[in-house]
Amino acid sequence: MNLSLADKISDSELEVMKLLWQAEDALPVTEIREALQRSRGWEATTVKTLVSRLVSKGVIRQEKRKVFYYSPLISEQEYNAWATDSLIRRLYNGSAKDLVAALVHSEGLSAADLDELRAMFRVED
Amino acid sequence: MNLSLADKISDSELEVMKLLWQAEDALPVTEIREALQRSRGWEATTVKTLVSRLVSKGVIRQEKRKVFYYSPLISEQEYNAWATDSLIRRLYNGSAKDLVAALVHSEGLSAADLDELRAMFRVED
DNA sequence: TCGTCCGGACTACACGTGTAATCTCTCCAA
DNA sequence: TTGGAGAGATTACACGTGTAGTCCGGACGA
Repeated sequence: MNLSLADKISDSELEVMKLLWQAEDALPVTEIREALQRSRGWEATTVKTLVSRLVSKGVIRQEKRKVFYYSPLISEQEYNAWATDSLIRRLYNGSAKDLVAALVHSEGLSAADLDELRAMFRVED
Repeated sequence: MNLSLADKISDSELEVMKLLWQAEDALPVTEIREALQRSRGWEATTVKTLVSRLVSKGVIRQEKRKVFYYSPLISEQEYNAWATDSLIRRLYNGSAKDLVAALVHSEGLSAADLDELRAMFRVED
């Protein structure tokens, strides 16, 4: 929804977002850096660059305490919905149904998944 | 599946692919150019660049007649499946079910869509 | 035959992205 | 008090992408 979403989040930047989304509170860059250094092997400055770019894009907020703390301005659900919709427009002519149909006809879904989805469809109206 | 898919197809390149996918036969660059000039306002050389890049990426084939003719080396279904799977890995932790669940809980699907999907689920196994 | 137009190859150039180094300033510990 | 460590800003640099211009050689019409 947010217009700021026009500024896409890149793959590397998304790693930062995921961290912030799963944190309940704002995080100092130190924590972001440590996590991504462990999980991705990124240098401190690399992480700083990603964080700065996210701030420029307006998708995270910088809060001054002793040191800067960062928190998301868009939720994971919002972003996922937007990105999924982009894919649907790009590849499936805007038809979400076509996407689901393609999934059902591929190996993407296990029998258990199908069961759960059937249950979901029964519940939703 | 194809390893060549590691080379992603960009947005502009996808326009070319869509043309080739819907053509039954190989197309000369002239036709590709005319279509995209109309639909997108692209210059002839822009179209040529896109076509060349797709050839380098190994996703379309160049066939020499009087003039070069181009045809896809991967199908739309293959590409869509790959791209969709990438999204699922990137955003939904690899769970196609989660994607469908997100769609069902959003406004992405109309009541009619839901009906059709229910029918699909009943038929599939 | 000669100029023109077109196909094809090569070149261009700015912007985003992945990945980082360096510089500067401040604060803390010795 | 002074030197080092870490935070933040600035700069770097190669590669992909969007979008195109230029150059060359051959075919075709006047």
